[in-house]
Amino acid sequence: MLSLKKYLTEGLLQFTILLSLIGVRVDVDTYLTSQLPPLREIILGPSSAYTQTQFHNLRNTLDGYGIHPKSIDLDNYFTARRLLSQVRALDRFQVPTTEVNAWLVHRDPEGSVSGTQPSSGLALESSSGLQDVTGPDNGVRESETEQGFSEDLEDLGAVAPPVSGDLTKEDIDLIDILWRQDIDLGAGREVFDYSHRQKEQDVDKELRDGGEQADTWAGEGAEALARDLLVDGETGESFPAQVPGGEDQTALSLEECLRLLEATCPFGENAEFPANVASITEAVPSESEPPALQNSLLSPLLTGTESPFDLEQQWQDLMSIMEMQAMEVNTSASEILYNAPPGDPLSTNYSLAPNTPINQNVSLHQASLGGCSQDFSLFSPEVENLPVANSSTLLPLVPSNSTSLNSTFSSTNLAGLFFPPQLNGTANDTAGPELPDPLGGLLDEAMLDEISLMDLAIEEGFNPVQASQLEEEFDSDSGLSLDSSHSPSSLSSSEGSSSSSSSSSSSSASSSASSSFSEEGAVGYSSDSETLDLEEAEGAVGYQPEYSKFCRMSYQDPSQLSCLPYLEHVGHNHTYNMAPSALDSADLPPPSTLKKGSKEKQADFLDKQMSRDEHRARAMKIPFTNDKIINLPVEEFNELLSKYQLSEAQLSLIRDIRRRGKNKMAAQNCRKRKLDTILNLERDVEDLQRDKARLLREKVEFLRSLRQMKQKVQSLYQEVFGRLRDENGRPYSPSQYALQYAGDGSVLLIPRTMADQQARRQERKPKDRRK
DNA sequence: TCTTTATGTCATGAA
DNA sequence: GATTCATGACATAAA
Repeated sequence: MLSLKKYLTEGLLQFTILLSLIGVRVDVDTYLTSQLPPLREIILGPSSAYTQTQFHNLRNTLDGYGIHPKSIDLDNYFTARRLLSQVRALDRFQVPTTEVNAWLVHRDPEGSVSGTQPSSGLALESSSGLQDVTGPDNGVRESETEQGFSEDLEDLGAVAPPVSGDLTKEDIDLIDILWRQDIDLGAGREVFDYSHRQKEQDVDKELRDGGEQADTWAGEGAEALARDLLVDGETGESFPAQVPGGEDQTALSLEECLRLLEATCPFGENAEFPANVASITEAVPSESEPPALQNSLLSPLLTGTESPFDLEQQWQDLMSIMEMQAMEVNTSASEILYNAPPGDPLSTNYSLAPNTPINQNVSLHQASLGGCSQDFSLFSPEVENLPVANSSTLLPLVPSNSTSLNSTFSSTNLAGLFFPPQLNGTANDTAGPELPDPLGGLLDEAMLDEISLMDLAIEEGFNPVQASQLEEEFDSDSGLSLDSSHSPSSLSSSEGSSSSSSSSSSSSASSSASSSFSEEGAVGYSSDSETLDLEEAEGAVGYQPEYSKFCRMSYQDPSQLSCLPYLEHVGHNHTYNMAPSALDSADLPPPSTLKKGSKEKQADFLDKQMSRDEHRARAMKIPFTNDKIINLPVEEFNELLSKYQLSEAQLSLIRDIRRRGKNKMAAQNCRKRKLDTILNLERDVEDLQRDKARLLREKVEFLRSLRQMKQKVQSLYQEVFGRLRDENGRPYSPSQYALQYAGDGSVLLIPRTMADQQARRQERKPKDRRK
């Protein structure tokens, strides 16, 4: 529970920092360098995410084939690596983009760091300097690895294999893969470094413990993690056996630890590698110690937590990417992102389609945007497991989120991203080879204004739902899939309320009585004998479903709360009408209380859960439950009152309780309707906007085709007219004669004056008709 | 401490 | 006229 809370809060915090850094990525490097060390340390991990360009820079450096040569059996080494890469590639196949991106995010700083680039940002900014940097980068890296921890890193696979002059492309790709994995490994170490600096003293102790702690850690703290990772680890561990120095127990644990780091901390990267394996081993425990912390730091980024605040950043990034792509600007970033060489190890590495760079970038945002989907899939089983989940589950989780992301985020940002190009694309198409003359001549100003307004609307009023719908529209030209669940809001809209009734099973009462109330909550309430017992326990039976429906919109469905321990605390007092006895039998008290088990505590808790009216009723010794008071029909209610000898005060209280209870339900219904209305209006607006966009597109298409036809007619006209000859065999003068198309399809050659007159007549006819 | 959110309550009007 | 429902406005608790 606490870990979950931590996960959310700290994760969100980190995520926010990350996003903010993404937004200012251009200046981050200088900013960081100008910052005081502590702040820099804090930011460094997340900052790695912004340095996506650096990752590509690393790619480029690798492309230079400057991989450090080592005396290793390349064949065996590459074979093992190939298998490993294949396995990983398969994994990434299943997890199309998000996972890849997450790694990309982190790798960048790694490359810059590992490469000890003076200022990665500067190197990136200068397109020319990119390649220049690569050379030194590799050189530095080589020297570093050789001097410092080459041996240990070899065991970890962190050292690039030797490069023979005759390396095949495949080998190069493999090298790149290895290099990437090294980066991943390094990322973990860097993450550790960060934590290491934070907990220097503790780390010293751990340092002494070395591999032992790593083992214990693997066995205890992240046991599940390690187990899950073993699959990946087996592939990853096959190679160290062939690497000199490789396979003792410590090495294995290190591998596992590194893999864990890789899985858990894809992006936490710092510039410094641990000087030796021992430090790495230390690092692993340090990370393993607070698994919750890891989750809090990482999972929010992977799974995402919040979309609203990062939309702008993502939008900016996406726009920049699109600009780079569309405009083919040869900025350094664009080069890094897109100018992957033919044998780009990246694409081969991830076995991605040619459009991989785009996907990677997009997925980069997806990784940070996961929040969108997470919110929507908040109660999905995978996410439920998340808190408990070790880092190993994070990876499987990413794909699950990635799918949802594809439907949410990608639909949001990509829609907004591709929409302008879409329109522009049509315009550019006309301006392109197909139609030499610009579309501007074709489109009237109003048309252009409309289009530009659309662009602006989409850019400025960028709205995930909106954009997703737009994206749907672009995906399918129909653009009329109004019923498709394109947005979470739609899920929580009134249409979905009926299904939400089932989710109100948080309390046994609602689950049993939901049949009659599920549709409209209090409406249609009936005190069936079947539910009499339940009535005792039901409390606010009538309104519970309403509550669930209502809260469902705010993602606080009680049943889901039970599934999300970290949301337990969100629970409000919904036992307004519940009698104490009812509360006893009801399973409303959260599991935590039940676990405590002591009836006294339960009683206290129930006391606290009781509403004011319940307390009053108890104080006044009202002989029946508030639930009955509120929900019984008038006749039965009166009968009930007549059965007892009640004082005026009691009767007054009972009537007040009934009035308040009913009003409470009414208020809930009212609010629900309000929300539904708002959501429906929102959806209507979105639909209209989507229709407008579609109509605009169609208009552009029509205008373009019209212009094409006009051009064709004009060319035919000129061709025919040019072939006409008078009696003397001379061509007719275009200024004196003109061709006229007759209704029957024939073409007549008439004097220009006549043609003009007829044209005027024809122009008048429509006007007359209008009159 | 302030803001936001969710919920309860009261007053009022309509059916 | 009593009852119920709907809704705006306000209060309150929790985050």
